[in-house]
Amino acid sequence: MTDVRLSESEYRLMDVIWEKEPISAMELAGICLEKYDWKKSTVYTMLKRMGDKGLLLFENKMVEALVEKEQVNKSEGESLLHKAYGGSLSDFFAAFLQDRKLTKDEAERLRKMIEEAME
Amino acid sequence: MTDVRLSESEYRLMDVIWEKEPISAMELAGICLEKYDWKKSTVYTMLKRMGDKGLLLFENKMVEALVEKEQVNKSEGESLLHKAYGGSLSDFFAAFLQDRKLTKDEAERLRKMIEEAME
DNA sequence: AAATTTAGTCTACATATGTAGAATAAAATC
DNA sequence: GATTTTATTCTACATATGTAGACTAAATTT
Repeated sequence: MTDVRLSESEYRLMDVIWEKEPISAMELAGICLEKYDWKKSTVYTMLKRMGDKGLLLFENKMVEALVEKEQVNKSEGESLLHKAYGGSLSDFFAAFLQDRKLTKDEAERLRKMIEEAME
Repeated sequence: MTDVRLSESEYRLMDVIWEKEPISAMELAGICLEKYDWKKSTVYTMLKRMGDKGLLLFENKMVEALVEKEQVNKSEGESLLHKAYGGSLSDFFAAFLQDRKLTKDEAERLRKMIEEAME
């Protein structure tokens, strides 16, 4: 499953699933009621639709994800990187570092990552 | 105008506008026909809707943006950063540096940016 | 000013998303 | 096995998005 894009609500639902899976549909509905104030039939409708799309498996009362959170995040990130910054990672990063302060630790961590990403 | 989110098509249209503004509606329609194969009425419909939303101004045959590209990119990026990485810039960056190689120049540029972003 | 061309609006329709009440099915309890 | 409770599906409706043909208004050319 490449290039998975979720709507806002879909992401929210998946987020609970990713955290708790395997989880029963009912428990999921309970959490969503608490967390987002979604009625149970709303959750079931979403489960149905998202199951049809192959995003998750709802079977035998249990729900589990069929797409990884990392995968979805990556898709969205890469899409933004290309669409908004022409694929230039440094332009992309620059936009985030703009008017943002880093602690020494963060800066250190980033430096290390850059080091490792160099060929 | 904070937290502007555009749909895929809206972004594409804005992208042309950002590049060419001020631009006449007709020229815009021409470019969109070329570039995206959108019929002219499609473009006009979008101009109407997006004007209503305050994303652009379509007046006296001319179109101009009312939201900055940087602003929109930033909104989308920040939203992703928070939603997907809990606001942690280094987790966020890590996800992109993962399985990606940087050239010396890019690495250098990033290093400089980090330097400057340190308090 | 009639005819033609060009620009812009209106109406329309399909699909997606967000949301949920009502109805039904399945399970648990009496 | 009848009744109550719980779980699941069905139907429904609003708004958003994607798309464009048909129509009308405005401008330009005879």
